[in-house]
Amino acid sequence: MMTIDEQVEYLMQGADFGDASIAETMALELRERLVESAKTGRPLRVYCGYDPTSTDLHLGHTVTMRKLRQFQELGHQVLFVIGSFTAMIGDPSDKDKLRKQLTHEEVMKNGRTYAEQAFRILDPDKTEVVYNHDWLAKLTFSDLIDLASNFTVQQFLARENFHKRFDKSEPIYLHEFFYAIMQGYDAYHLEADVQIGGSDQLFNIITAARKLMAFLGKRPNIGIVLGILPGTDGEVRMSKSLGNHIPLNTNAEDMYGKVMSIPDKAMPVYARLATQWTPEVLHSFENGLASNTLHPRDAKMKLAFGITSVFYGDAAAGAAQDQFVNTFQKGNVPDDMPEYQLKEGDNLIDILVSEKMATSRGEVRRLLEQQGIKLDGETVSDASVELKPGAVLQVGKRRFLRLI
RNA sequence: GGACGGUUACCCAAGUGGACAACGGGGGCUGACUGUAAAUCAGCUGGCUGGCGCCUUCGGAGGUUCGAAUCCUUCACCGUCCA
Repeated sequence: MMTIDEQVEYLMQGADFGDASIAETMALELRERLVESAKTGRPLRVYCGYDPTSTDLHLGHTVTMRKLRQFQELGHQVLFVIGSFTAMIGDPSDKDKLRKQLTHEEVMKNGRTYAEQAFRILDPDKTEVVYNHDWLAKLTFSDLIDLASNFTVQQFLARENFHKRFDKSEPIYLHEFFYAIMQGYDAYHLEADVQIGGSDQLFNIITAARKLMAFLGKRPNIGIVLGILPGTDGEVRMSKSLGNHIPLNTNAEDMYGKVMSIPDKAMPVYARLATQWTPEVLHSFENGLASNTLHPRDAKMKLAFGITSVFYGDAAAGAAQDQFVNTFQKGNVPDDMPEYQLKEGDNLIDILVSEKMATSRGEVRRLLEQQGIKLDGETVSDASVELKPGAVLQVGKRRFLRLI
């Protein structure tokens, strides 16, 4: 059992408020409430909302889920909120553009997928899945006026993303302001003790929610604002539309490999936000990197293993690791690869295109020029090479095809 | 309702009659090197073709012109300002 202070450290791991005094206040309040909970035996209610804007979850979505899981490990209750109402407005937080609004059907469908995938991480016994249209849809216009009267336009315009759009004379729709109010109302309605979110949620959680809860006569919730997980490019936030995401619906080999492809400099963030490591493990990892006693390659392998095992278990993660070492470190041919049944008159170009090893015949020609195609380990320079059953075709470093 | 601006390849973005398959950046791909699919460096990045070359693409449709991403008409969508 962790001490209260250890719990606070564990739960605040990966938090990023962008402001030391907020961080301190939140840690202090969290500590108080943990003490209280230990005394009374009442588990804390931990809220995190998800706007179901797509069906494919990726590693970036799981950062907050992992935090929720940590609370569960310490015995607390998770409120997994599907933003069935808020998603229809579209959260302006992480965009500097207006987001498209979804229909109720789309939202409900996506929401179910979210919850399903979330249970790969969360403990179902300590999780309540709720939909926020259940309460938000019932608010009246005068309720909204009351709630809105707590905020000034200036407060909203002080937010960087609104501020930028204002300066550039880009439109800021009135309803975009409601988003923060709705999220705050969620926290009030759910009587949340703690609210988790990404750093783009700082305003919604720390300002809007706390203010509204106080106004409505509730104790303001504690915000834990987590850093943003960058994508495989190591620069910008992970996002499917940017193509730098690591999807959850894949396989262990792919996930392991994708983590290996992140830049070295992104390793600490990934360790903090994407693993289930305890503070001690995390510290030794970070110290190892900083002091050069941990080899960057080994560090990344550790990281890839740690992340993959969360979703696929240790066994599959281990197998993925073996395969990676075999293929990329030793340069061997992997055991498992797609196969192709040779036919009379087949030629290299046709096969590569039809098997999707290349997108066009022109690309195959380019690959040939760039010495990117190998047959049984020998670089191929001529498209008319003889192909025999049993041979292995290789495109680049990672695409293989066995001819049978 | 009025005035003005925009829509270019996967993304951002330049190009305002010919040298444009279209500058540049990002991403992606390939190679070299390495410590890994990191970093760095180099090349490639619409399709077809062995190659000369041909075909399709700059929001849609029409037109002017020997020739259009570029000019005109019209439609659609996005935006700003005035009311």
